[in-house]
Amino acid sequence: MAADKPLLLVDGSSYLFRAFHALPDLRTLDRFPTGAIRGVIGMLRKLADDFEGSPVAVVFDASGPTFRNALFPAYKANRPRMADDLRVQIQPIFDIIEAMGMPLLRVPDVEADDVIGTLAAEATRMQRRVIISTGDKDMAQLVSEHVTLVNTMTETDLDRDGVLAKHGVPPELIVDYLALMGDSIDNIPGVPKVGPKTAAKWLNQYGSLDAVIEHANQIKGKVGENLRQSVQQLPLSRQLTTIRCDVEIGVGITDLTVRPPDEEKLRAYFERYEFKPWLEELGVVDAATLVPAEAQVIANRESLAALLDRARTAGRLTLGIETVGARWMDVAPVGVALGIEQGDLAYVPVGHDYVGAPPQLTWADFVDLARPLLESAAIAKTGQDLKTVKNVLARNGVELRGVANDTMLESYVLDSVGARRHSLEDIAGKYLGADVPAYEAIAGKGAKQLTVNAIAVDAAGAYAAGRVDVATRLHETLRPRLESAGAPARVYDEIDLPLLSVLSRIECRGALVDAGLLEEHSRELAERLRDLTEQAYAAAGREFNLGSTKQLQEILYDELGLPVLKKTRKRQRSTEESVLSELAARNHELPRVILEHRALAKLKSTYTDALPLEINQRTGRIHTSYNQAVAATGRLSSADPNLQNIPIRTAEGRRIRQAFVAGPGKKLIAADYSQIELRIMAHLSADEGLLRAFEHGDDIHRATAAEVFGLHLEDVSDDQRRSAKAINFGLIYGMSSFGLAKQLATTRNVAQGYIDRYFARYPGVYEYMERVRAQAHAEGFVETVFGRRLYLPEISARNAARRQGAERAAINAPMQGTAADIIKLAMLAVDEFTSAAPQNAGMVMQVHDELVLEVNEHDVEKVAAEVSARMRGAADLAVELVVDLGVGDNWDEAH
DNA sequence: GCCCACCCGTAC
DNA sequence: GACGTACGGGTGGGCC
Repeated sequence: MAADKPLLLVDGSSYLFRAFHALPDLRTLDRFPTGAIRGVIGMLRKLADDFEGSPVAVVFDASGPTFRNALFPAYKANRPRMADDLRVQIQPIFDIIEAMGMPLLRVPDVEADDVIGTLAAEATRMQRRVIISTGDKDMAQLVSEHVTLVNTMTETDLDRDGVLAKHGVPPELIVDYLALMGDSIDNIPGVPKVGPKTAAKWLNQYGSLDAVIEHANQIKGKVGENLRQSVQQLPLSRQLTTIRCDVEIGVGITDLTVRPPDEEKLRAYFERYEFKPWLEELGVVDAATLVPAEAQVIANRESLAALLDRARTAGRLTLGIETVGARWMDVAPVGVALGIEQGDLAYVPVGHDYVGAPPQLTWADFVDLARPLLESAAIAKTGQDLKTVKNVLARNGVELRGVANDTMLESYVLDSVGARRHSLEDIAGKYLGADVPAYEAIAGKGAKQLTVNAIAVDAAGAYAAGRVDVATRLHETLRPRLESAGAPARVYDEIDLPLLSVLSRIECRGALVDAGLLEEHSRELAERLRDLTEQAYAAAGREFNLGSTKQLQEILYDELGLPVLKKTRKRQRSTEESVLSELAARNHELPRVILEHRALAKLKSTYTDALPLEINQRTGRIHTSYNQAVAATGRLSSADPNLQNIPIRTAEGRRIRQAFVAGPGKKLIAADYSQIELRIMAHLSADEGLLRAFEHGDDIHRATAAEVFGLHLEDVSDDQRRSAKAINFGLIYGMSSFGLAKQLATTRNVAQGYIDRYFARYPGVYEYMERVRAQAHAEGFVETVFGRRLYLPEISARNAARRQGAERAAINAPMQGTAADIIKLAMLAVDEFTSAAPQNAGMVMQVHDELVLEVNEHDVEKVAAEVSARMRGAADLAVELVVDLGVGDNWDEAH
């Protein structure tokens, strides 16, 4: 250690707060706050540069009380609780300082100031120069001919003359000066009305605090009186502001050598916290410019076996499958991309069949060798959308186990709305700044686009392996983000990831649908639609396309001259149902006919015509896809086909449910949560009235009506109950009086009256709504009971409509999202039960608050009881969960 | 022929 | 503009 280099002492704590408050609200893409980290570390990097070769101590306050609290219990008692956003940045700062190789000191029972004072005193005894980097004026008391202060944020130095110039007193009087002024932040009492000017004036006049106290009687006016009142207190204040230079810290200057930085760790931290320029200094190439992956093409059993051996040793595997075919149920595998770690990539072609394609292993060869690994729970599988991978493998004779990391779900749980979609392309762009290989680049686009089996093995291999490589790297950045403070890793680990496999089983099982029934229904609808079309032409006075809103607008509003009751989003004259209903009520024939036509045409096109086409030829069943990473609130969605919007409200619509049937010797069980979102509202709001109503097992809409209309339960009319139901739903959706008025076909004033009375009767609900709104504004997100978050970027939008939209979403999301969490947990519990004997019972559908199972008729009672119990036990809320359950030969009957 | 915006309507 | 979350069918217009 070069003795001529000054000792550098850094007051980390003073910079921590200043950096946090001074810098803009910097955040990573997953919204982890980084302003304080960047500020403190940036400052340290500069100091490390400026004082290269110097011994260094970076000193922070330890947690817990210090000797000053023992002297004066009220010391620092006025400090507000540290902001969460700051607190979570502290450990990362310590970690990075450690990785930079800088000695970090935190000494219990004393403050950072005392540690610095003690080290400065030691250096002074050794005639060594000391630089103290701090933003705190209290440190001025340490300045001497050996000790200088630097403020690294403002880039100012302070020596003895500087202290005198800045504060008007020399360093040795700083303690007295501080004692006179007091410090409201640290709760140190001083003399009221005495600030820096007065304190310096007195000290210069009398020479010291003791002398000031001695001459207290000579000082006139209100301040003089204040001084005399404070005399008792001043010695304690001086003691509190005096930095101790003799504390036991366990290290000496010789221990303060800077070690070489751990670049590996620094790289990981800088990546995690997205400090791009610093990463570049470490020689990290921006992800976007990385060379495309080089994949080993595997064409014989020996090389495949060798690769699989390495995966077995590593205990992990990233995988992706290239296929041809539209839906996962009828795709054929063309190649498998495998990755063991970054850059260690392989492609196993099994179905490239263009003219001149090289020799390849068959799918059977691949399965023969890879099955043990793929089916081993001990080998951790990583990938993008592993449910589809699992489905494709299942469809082709392999049961994927050891599903460990799904980048799509990691991204979704981190922030369900931050990425446009959670496709590999989008999340790689967002989190790695990388472009993933584009399929168009190897296959062309448009009608001439090639399917992957027709693409050169090398090109397809580089493409597929490149995606696997991106997934590996994505997981490495997403997983730490999930684990960082506040991130709901448990939602991912305990809900969404395990659910992936459950959903795969549901999709593979499929739902049995009676195509004959639907086709017959279609024929009947076609006939009735023909009739209605004729009637419509007669009423309109000419023929037109009843499915065309544009043509209908012309007829209704231009030709028949009906009143325009509503415009669409794009200022077109609306022809939606509520408008046509009102026109029909005013005795207009055409709207009435159109309404009936619309209802039937909808059923025919969306359901009775479309669903039979979705039945898989091989299984005779419909295999929907549940998307786990679409809905902002945590709900599932269903597509290809959507089985979550099968009609139920009208008798005609329910005929479609009758086509969802149980197989021979089986029954369907339909089990749905009763009023789950309102129960969650009762739980979240802890409103006494609402809790009591659920405890009594009241009809909740009737109970609401009784409260709002001031009646006994038995005196509530059907109409009043209907209004109350609209209010209850409106609450869940963050309604306005306008919306409720529209729903109830009443005036805005009447609707507002209902809302006012509701909130008067259920004040807990009102307070809850306000609380959620406030949290959304303060934090930018809301969360479910289980910690799933929904970020609301538009909560502070300038545009009032957007902002109010975000507020409504904020109100709705905790309830809708908690309901989604609960039924997901129920699905895990039910699957755990049914998986023991899948031939006896299994889930076939989920519709947000309902599970449908297909069950051996002999097992119905046992399974029903178990399903109901597991659904009820999925969560422990302040109100019980109630499950309604029905059994039947078809879905309609099971309700 | 393909894609997309728009309107509308189904579910919870 | 006005009540949250989805998916998808038909129309009609633009693009290749």
